[in-house]
Amino acid sequence: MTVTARERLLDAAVEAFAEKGFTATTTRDIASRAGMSPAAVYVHHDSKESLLFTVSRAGHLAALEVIEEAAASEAEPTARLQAMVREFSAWHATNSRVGRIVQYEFAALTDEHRAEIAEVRRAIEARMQDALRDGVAAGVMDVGDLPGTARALLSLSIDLLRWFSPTGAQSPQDIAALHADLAVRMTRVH
Amino acid sequence: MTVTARERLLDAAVEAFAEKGFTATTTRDIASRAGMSPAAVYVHHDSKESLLFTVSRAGHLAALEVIEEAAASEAEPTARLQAMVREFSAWHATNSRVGRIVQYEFAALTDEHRAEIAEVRRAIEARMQDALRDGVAAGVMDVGDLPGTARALLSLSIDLLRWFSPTGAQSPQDIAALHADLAVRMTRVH
DNA sequence: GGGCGAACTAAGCGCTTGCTTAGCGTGCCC
DNA sequence: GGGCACGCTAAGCAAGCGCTTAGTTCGCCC
Repeated sequence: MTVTARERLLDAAVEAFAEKGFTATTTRDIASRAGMSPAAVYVHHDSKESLLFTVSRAGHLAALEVIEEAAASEAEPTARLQAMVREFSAWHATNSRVGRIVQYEFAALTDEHRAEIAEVRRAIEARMQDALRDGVAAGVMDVGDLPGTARALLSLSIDLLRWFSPTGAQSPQDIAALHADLAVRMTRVH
Repeated sequence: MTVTARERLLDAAVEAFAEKGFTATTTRDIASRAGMSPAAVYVHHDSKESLLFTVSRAGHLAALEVIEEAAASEAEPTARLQAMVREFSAWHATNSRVGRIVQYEFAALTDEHRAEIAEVRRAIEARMQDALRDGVAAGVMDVGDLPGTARALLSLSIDLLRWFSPTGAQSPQDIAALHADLAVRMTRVH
C-alpha cells in the first residue's frame, strides 16, 4: 500500500479545487478523479469542506515551515530577508495548485476552521515583521511602515498565484530571484 | 426614474458576487437583493454570466482609466510612477467589492468574454511598463527586470483586495501612500 | 375607454447538488 | 470453513440550481 485511498482523494481534491474553485467542484468530480464512486469520498472524509480544510491546513503549515526554515538559514538580516522572500515565492510558484487553494478558498471554510487557519497566517506575517525589525535594529535596513512593508513583501509571493503558469517562460527560480531583489530594494538604506 | 431596474440588479450582483463569489451566488439571491422576483433578472439581463461580464468589463475599464489619468497627470517619471501606483491602489481599496470581482472572478467568464477582458489587462500592464521605461531612459530609475517589476507593482495594488477591509484601521489613502513609496524604493538609483 | 406594450411575477421544468442507505465482495482470524 | 470487519458501490433522497413559460398589472396613447 503505497498511496492510500484517503490520500488519492486528497490529491484529486487539490486538482479539482485548484482548477475550478471550491464551490464549482462537485464531490462526484473529486471521486471520479480518484477513480472511485461518489460515495467512496464519505468513507474516508467527513464532507467536502473537511477535504478543503485538510488541504488548506497542510498547505498553510508547509508555507509557514518554508519561511521559518529560510529565516533560520541566514544570520545576516539582509541575506535572511532575501532567503525568506526567495523561498516563499519559490514555494508558491512550485506548489501553485495548493497555493491557490490556500489563498483563494479561505472564505469557503467553516468559521471554526477559518479561525484555526487564521492563526497560521498571523504567524507567517509575524515572521516577516521580525525579519524587518532585525534589519532595522542592526542598522542595515530602512523601513517606513514596518507592518505595511511586511505585508507588501508577502503580497509579491502570493499574487504570483494569480498569473503564474508552470508552462510559462519564467521558472519559479526566476520569479523568486526577482522578488528577493525587490525585497532588498524596498528595505535598503538609501 | 433615478435608478433603473437594470442598474439595481447590477448593484445587487456586485454585492452578492463580492460577498460569496460568482459560483456560490444564486440568481434568486441577486433578485431578492434587488427587491424583485427571480424571473425579473432575465427581463433585464441575458444570464448570470452576462451580469458578471457587465460588472467585470466596467470595473476593468475604470481601473485602466484611473491608471491612464494618473500617468497623464505628471511629467517627471518618478512622480508619474508614484501617482500611478498611488491611484491604482487607492482605486482598489475604495472599490474593493468591484475589485474583487474584477480580479478573482476572471476565470468564471466565458471564453469570448475572458478574451475581451484580457486585452484591458494587457493595456494596464503595458502602461506600467511604459512608465518604468521612461524613468530608465531619463536616467532617474534603475530597474533590473522591467516586465517583472511592472507586474510586482501591480501585485501590490491587487493583492490588497485579499486582506483590505473598509472598516479596518488603514484608509485607502494610507495604503496608497505606502505603495507609492515602495514603488520609488523599488526603482530608484542606488 | 379600449387597446397595447413594457415591467414584473407565480409556478415550475429538468437537472445537479451534497450526502445517505442498504448491500456486496474479499481477505483475515479462529 | 464459518463469521465478520472493512472498503467500496448502486441507487436514490431532499434540496436547490439556472432559466422559462404563461399570465397579470398598469400606465400611456388615440
